[in-house]
Amino acid sequence: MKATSAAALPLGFRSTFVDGLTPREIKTALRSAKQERISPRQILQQEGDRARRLWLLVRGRVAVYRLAPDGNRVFLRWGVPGDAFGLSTILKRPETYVVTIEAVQEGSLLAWDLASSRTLVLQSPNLSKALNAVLASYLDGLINVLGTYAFQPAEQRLARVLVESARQLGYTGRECIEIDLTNEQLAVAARMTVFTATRKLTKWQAQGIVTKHRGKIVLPSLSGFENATKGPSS
Amino acid sequence: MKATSAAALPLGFRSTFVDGLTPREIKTALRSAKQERISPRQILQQEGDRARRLWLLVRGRVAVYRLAPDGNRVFLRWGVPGDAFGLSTILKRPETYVVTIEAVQEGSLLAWDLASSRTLVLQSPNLSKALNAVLASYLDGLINVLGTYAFQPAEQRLARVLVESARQLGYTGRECIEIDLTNEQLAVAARMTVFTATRKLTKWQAQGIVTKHRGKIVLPSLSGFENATKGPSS
DNA sequence: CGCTGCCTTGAGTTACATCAAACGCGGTGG
DNA sequence: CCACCGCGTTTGATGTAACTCAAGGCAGCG
Repeated sequence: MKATSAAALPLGFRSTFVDGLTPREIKTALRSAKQERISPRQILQQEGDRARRLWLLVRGRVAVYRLAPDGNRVFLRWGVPGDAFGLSTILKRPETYVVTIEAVQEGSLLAWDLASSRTLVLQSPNLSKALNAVLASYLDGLINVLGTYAFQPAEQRLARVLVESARQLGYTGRECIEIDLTNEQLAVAARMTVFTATRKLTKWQAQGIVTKHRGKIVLPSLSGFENATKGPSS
Repeated sequence: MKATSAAALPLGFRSTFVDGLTPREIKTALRSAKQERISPRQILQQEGDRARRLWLLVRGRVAVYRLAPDGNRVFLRWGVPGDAFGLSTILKRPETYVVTIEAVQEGSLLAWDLASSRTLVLQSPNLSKALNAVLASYLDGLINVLGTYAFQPAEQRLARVLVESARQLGYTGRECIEIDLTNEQLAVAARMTVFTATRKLTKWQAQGIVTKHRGKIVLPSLSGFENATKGPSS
């Protein structure tokens, strides 16, 4: 829980939320933010809890999910640097968190407590619009997820998850993308058992469109992978 | 396409969107709105099309869905009086509709064209916040839907759809709720085939917790139904 | 009184989950 | 350098929920 007041954003930091504000507003906002380190498995917010703070992921990766009534975790999406969370603090209606967020990598975040975030809203007229943009993009993402998960068979879902994950979390060059995800993480995201995920991945490796490693998947060619999986059901 | 300028809202009209505005703002807004009748099967907006107008459902019922790549329709939710649509017109980013909406009952709506809706945004500072609230509630609803559809078996999904539909579309008294939906509509909403839906409904009727009619379902007791379906998996 | 949709029923099929068991990579410590 | 251990992964056997398809029932309407 190392917290500093001298907050600054890394160079080249991209964020739908921050981009909706003027440089002046950003400066003001940063002044009242607290920086904090996060570690894997750390729960950053729990659904149902009273919303305590607004925060922005600066570095690392988090998993956003919702707890089903049966205790199961319904994966919603990955959170990457630039994503804002705890937006409920700004809205009047639900003053409780609506999703649970857990860190999956080392990283850091910028946080505003309830008072600061309220002040922020008053000082920044654009914030409301920035919030709209973020909400809209979340909504769009969710609709897509729903569309994918609703009717698509497991194979398509997994393929989709891989592509999305590659876009968000992949690294190293434009082609030949590596993604640090275990089979189990993929399975959770694609809503299937590890076994099914393994079988599909094994098949794809045999086809030569992916390479498997322990806790890591490599796509030699993203476009090649998409073509191979989207088109034929073989 | 009968359109009048003398727009007014029915007495006791409830709407998350409108409620976020001041009476003065509402008055101004109504002045620039056009009223229009809608009929079943009429497509009110099509995803991908350039967003032409902002509108508010006044009377009737609409279905909100998204078209899957394979042409399948992924049902998202029902739209009831008070719901606002075409919100993309207000946001900068996606100026195209993100969902397809089709009328399923006779009704009417209030519409603002692009110019009017832009003017509206300038005149009503609260509109942006009202929009926040609407987006947030849509988001919450979607997350719930995803949670339900993700892991729950068909029976639970259908039960859920019935309860939600009863809340939104049901009529006649507090207990003994009637819902005008065909088996097929239920099946689409619960993401299953008509056959499966029929079987579950038949079973429930045998248990005495629902009564089936042609194009209509009757729940003698909503609470009774919920208890019978949520608890035991029998 | 027949027609048109909606609804029902059953038999066959399939994709996926479940479970049990074992493999092998990559650390750690001897 | 090797023995060990744990976790991520793999494989196969088995079960089952739900889809598909074919066929027939039945309500309401002209």
